[in-house]
Amino acid sequence: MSDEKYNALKLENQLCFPLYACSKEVVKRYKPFLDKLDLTYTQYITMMVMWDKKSINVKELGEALFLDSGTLTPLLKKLENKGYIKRERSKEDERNLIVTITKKGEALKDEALEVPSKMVQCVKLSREEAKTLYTLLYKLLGDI
Amino acid sequence: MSDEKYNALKLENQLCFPLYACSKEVVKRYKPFLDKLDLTYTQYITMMVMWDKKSINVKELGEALFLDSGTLTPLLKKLENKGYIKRERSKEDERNLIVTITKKGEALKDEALEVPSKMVQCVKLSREEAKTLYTLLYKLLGDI
DNA sequence: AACAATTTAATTGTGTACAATAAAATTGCT
DNA sequence: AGCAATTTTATTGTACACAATTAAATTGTT
Repeated sequence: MSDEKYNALKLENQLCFPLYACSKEVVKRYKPFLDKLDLTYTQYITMMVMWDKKSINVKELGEALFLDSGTLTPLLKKLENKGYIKRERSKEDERNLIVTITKKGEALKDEALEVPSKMVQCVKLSREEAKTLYTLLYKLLGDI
Repeated sequence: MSDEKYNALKLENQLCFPLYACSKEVVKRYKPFLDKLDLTYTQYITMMVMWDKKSINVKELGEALFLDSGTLTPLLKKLENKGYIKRERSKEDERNLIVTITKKGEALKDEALEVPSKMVQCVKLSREEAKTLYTLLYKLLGDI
C-alpha cells in the first residue's frame, strides 16, 4: 500500500526532478552538434535571439532567456571574443548595453541550421506528444 | 506566412528551451523553502535518495540523480560537513564509496515534509496536466 | 602469479546560474 | 536645479554541471 506520510518526499513522486533531469540530458544531447559551432547551449539560445532580433539590450535579452546579467555579462563577452556579436552602450541611455549581431554572427546561422533537424531525431516523442509537452511547459512557465 | 528556412532556429519553436527555462524557474521556487533547511536543490534531491535508501554508493546515487562524481564528490562532502551523511569506503571493494544517512539526516526528513506541500501550491497545473507532464518527461528521459 | 583491461571516485578546468551588492545613469519630485 | 528613488549592467561569491584525466582497486586472462 505504502501510503506513509513521507511519500511526497520520494524522488519518483516529484514533478520537478524529471524536469531538471530531462533539461540536463537534452542539453547534453546538443553538445556534439554545438561543439562544431564552438557554442555552448546557453550561447546557442542567445544566438537564436540575436539571429531573430539583430539588436537588443541586455535586459530584454535576459527576459527572453530567463537569465540575468550575472550570467549574461560573461557569456556576451565570450560571444564578442568569438566575433559573433558587438557590445556597446546606448547613446540615448548609457545604462543600456546594446548587443548587435555581426556579419560573422549572421553567417553562423547557416551552419546552425542542421542543429534543430539533428535534434528532432534524438527526441523520441510523437509530434502530438511534443506539442502537448510544449504547451504544458509554457503553461507552467507562464504561471511562475 | 513566415515559412522561411530559418524557422527551426527560432526560440519559440524549440522544445528544449521551455524545458531548460522551466527547470530553472521551478528550482528557483524551491529556494525559500530549502533555505530553511540549509539545502540547495541538488542537495535536497540527494537527501531524497538518502531518506529512501539509507545507504548507497556514489555510482548508484549518480544513476538515480543523473549526476556524475564531478558534481557529487564536492556535494557529498558538503552534506557530510553538515552532518547529514557519512562517507566511507566499502570494505568489500575499496573503489566504492558508501554514503550512509546519519541520525541528523534522518531527522531532517520531518523538517522537509512541508516542502512538497508548499511547492504544489506554486505549480498552477491541474492534477491531470501534471500527470501528463510527468509521463511525457519520463518518456523523454527514458529514450535518451 | 603477472599484468592488461575495467571499474569507481576524485580531480582539474571551463562554463554557467544566481543571490547579493555595487556603480553609473536616468527619472521623478519638490 | 537639487537630490532621492529607480533602472540597468557589472562584479563578487557560492554552487553546481560536466568533459577529460588521473589514480587506485578489482577482475579477467594467460
